[in-house]
Amino acid sequence: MTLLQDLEARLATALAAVLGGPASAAVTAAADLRFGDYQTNAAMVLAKQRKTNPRALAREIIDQLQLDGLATADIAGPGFINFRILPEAYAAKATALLGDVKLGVPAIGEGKTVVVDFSAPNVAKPMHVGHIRSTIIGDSLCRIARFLGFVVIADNHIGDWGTQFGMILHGWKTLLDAEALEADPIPELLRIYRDVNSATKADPSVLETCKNELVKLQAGDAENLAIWQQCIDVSKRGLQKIYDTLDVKFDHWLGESYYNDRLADLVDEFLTKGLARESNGAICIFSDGTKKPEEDPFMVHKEEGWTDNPAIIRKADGGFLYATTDLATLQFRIDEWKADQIWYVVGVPQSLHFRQIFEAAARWGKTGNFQHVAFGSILGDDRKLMKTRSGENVQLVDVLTESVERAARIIAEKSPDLQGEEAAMIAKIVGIGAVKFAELSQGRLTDYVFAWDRMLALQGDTAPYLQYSTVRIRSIFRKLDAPFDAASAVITLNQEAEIHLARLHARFGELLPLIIEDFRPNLLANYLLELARAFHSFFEACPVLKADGPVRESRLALCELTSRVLTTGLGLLGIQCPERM
RNA sequence: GCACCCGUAGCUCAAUUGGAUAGAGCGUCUGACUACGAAUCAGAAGGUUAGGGGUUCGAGUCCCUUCGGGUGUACCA
Repeated sequence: MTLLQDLEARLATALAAVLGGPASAAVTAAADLRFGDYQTNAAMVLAKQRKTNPRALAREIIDQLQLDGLATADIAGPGFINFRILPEAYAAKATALLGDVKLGVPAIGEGKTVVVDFSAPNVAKPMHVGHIRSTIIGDSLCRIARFLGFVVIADNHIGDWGTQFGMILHGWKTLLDAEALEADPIPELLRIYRDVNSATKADPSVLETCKNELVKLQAGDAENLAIWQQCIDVSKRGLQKIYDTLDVKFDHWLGESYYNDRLADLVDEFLTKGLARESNGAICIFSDGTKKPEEDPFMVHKEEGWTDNPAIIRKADGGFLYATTDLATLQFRIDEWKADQIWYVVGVPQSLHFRQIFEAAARWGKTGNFQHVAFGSILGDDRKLMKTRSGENVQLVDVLTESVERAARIIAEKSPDLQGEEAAMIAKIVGIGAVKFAELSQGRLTDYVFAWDRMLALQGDTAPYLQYSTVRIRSIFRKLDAPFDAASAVITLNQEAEIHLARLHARFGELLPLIIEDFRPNLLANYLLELARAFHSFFEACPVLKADGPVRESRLALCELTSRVLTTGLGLLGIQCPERM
């Protein structure tokens, strides 16, 4: 049980006594330490309902509170009840956490299966910086959900069946440089894609040719299928290299093509069940009229007024669309994988699409907790969304390479004793960590303009700062004569810096469930910065190796626990910690 | 037109979803390495939370409105 849960349980008991019936109220971590460690506004909320004096009610609640050995409580301001955790309680908590591999994190996901749909690049095109958010946020959410006990299925729903293959097939047949493809396939695929794309603009008949190639592919033409398969294979190998660099893993790579042979039946089912109907030759899902137009994803306001905004599941030419594959995918995940939840880590611009998909799924009888985990856009220097087609975008590989190189330069400057393989490995851990942390420490909905320096910073509120904290701790343990036995250590707290460390340790388990509620890994990032700052302050104020007896043992144990929380927390963000740096 | 996201220190961003005197980093300024690692620490300056109304004990957060940026809106994904 976390301290917060403990307080809530005791508060509920006190409330029941005061109100004469079952009642509960939320306790939150205090925003400011001057007001204690935790607070509740239960008295103010209840006083409003009962039209009584909030401070008097708070007094009654406190008189009923049994906080023996845990905390003290007092009234402040308009009727807050502030809790101050006793140092002995923090010490006991920290000591207990030393023996807990989960570090106090509750298994709130036990028995639930969640599919996380993230990254999902289009094949035959390199990933540019705009693709980084889904990949990194999605991976982190997978790790956090697993740590909370969820069964997590990480699925890379790659775009391997889109209209871009019309152009690529045409380019493959007319423009392909076999040697270039052999040497480095992805840039060559991108080159032919771009060349054909610009050719279609100059000459509309090229576009027709491309469409025909696509139709042949979708009809099962052997030659086109073989080319398509080759594209997929080289693309996947290229993508895998980036995922290896990023330390991102998927359980499945079920792309759009996987669902191809289910689409016709799906459309038929929607037609026979009356969920969709024909309109202008296309098969569409329309509004069912149960919502106000401004809240209805199938309605849109144009100059002439409110009008239909259907989700098209089959084009007039018989082709299938994004919405069709997404519905087939959702069905598969619910029926085959028994998913209770599906989290789609996809940018804000697609929010309308997901509102339509979720609504259509509900009418179809596919129930589950579906979440569009939307994130803001990465903008180019012109403050416009980065587009794949324009081609001037910074590629993801280049960002990662540059970050590792910058880290290597800093290592050479600050730790010249590190050499060769070891230095290169550390540069990779630090450089990649910096990029990931830059992304994860930000609120996911904010847009930002891509800038090298913000993404690759190595000082201040960055991953290297956190990694450096763990390195300093490990350095201490290397200096010990005998291995430190954390399992039998007892933590006692005297200095304010020690108490603050233990306070933050206790919060780790309270924080993680909060993160998954709203999909905000940045809360974890901020927490880790706070913990590292607290550690550095402690480290300046409290000698460890120079202390004696129980104080030394306690401080070593605090170091050990801090190291574990930092390493675990960074691990949940997908960031590793080096032994030295 | 309508819908969605956003606007917070010079810059880049937070703020546990309605809590108390809005916090970090970068940059600027003062200090601290013969020291358990200075990729660090201790401290200072920096704010009408885009503007204006409203709701209530209490608003960066909710409602209305104006301005500014981004995105979406029938056969791309």
